[in-house]
Amino acid sequence: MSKELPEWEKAREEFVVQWGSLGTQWGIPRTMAQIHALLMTAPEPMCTDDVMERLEISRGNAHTNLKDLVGWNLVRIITKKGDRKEYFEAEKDVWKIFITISKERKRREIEPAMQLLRDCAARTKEEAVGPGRDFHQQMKDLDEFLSFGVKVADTVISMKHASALQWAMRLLG
Amino acid sequence: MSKELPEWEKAREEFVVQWGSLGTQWGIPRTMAQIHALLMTAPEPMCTDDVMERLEISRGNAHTNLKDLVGWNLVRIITKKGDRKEYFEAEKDVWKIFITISKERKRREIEPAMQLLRDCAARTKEEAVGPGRDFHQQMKDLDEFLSFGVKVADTVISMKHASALQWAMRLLG
DNA sequence: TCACGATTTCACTAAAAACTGAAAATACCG
DNA sequence: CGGTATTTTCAGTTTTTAGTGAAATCGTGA
Repeated sequence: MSKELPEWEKAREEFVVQWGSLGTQWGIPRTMAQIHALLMTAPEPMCTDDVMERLEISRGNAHTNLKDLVGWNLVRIITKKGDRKEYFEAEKDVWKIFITISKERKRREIEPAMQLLRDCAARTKEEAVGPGRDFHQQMKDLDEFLSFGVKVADTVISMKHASALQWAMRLLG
Repeated sequence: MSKELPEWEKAREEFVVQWGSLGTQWGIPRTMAQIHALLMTAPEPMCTDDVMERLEISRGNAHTNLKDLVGWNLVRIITKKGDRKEYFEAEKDVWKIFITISKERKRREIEPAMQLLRDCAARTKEEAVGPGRDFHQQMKDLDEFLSFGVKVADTVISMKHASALQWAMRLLG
């Protein structure tokens, strides 16, 4: 006895599976990407058991990845009164998702890199000639570029969707 | 008998190692990130054996990752006359590195995702009500956002560094 | 406080990814 | 051609990461 899914649920199934394998290509755990896809397209918040059943994964796996998504601020926990289970709901607004991911990546990926570049630049600031000087300069160039990129990103992040759109249209126009 | 490295080479060593482990955090193979760091800070082009020796890795590993970097257009092959070895040289200009990575990521990561979103949107375009309609709309929203992002990226990618800077300054100012 | 549903942890296993080393293929030179 | 330096491939191994499932912990209401 297999449940007959409506057409849109079949498309959703496809979306979840493929989003999962796309995820692995950019270094995101398959399950995490799948859960995110599932929740982004969920009409209602889902609980751990819903996710386990739908993706046929263990409780531990579902739990860990749900909590990781909460840690990325891409998913929030909902509690219903009279029910002590936790339900999970993904942010669906595309602009907000973009802002959130940008912030997190900045914090987790860019900032540590900048720290390293600064350390390496500082250690070689006395180098006045030849390869030593070039190395120092390279570290500074990379750092400056990232700093600048972060400033731009911070500006965009602080914008409302509409202002960002308007600004981008000007660039394109 | 261990070779005494100049101070800047010690900093470089640190850079290579740490860039490698940063790399793994954003889904880039450690060795690939290390080789890239090594070449970005190399005074002269290096051959496969140079890289093997410096990073203490096997020939196969060095070879594969060097060629992958060439495939990303982050590294190019240099041949010296009277020497049949291949030498490798990384792009050092930060703006060019940025452009290259943006292009490649667009091609490898964004475009496949957009394809999926379009398929899923197309399969559900008849859905007129309720969750089916919401799903369709979500796919369209994601697709539109990415399309727009790609347009912006294409514009930036086509700019010279100086114009991009000027444009960004206006945003910040 | 006890019982129970829910969450969290974690030792273990499974799967995937990265790396090795040597053999095979290729390119160049006389 | 034949010899040699170099590049490429790939089966096998190691390392890393992801996932399981059951036990431990937590939290709430009776």
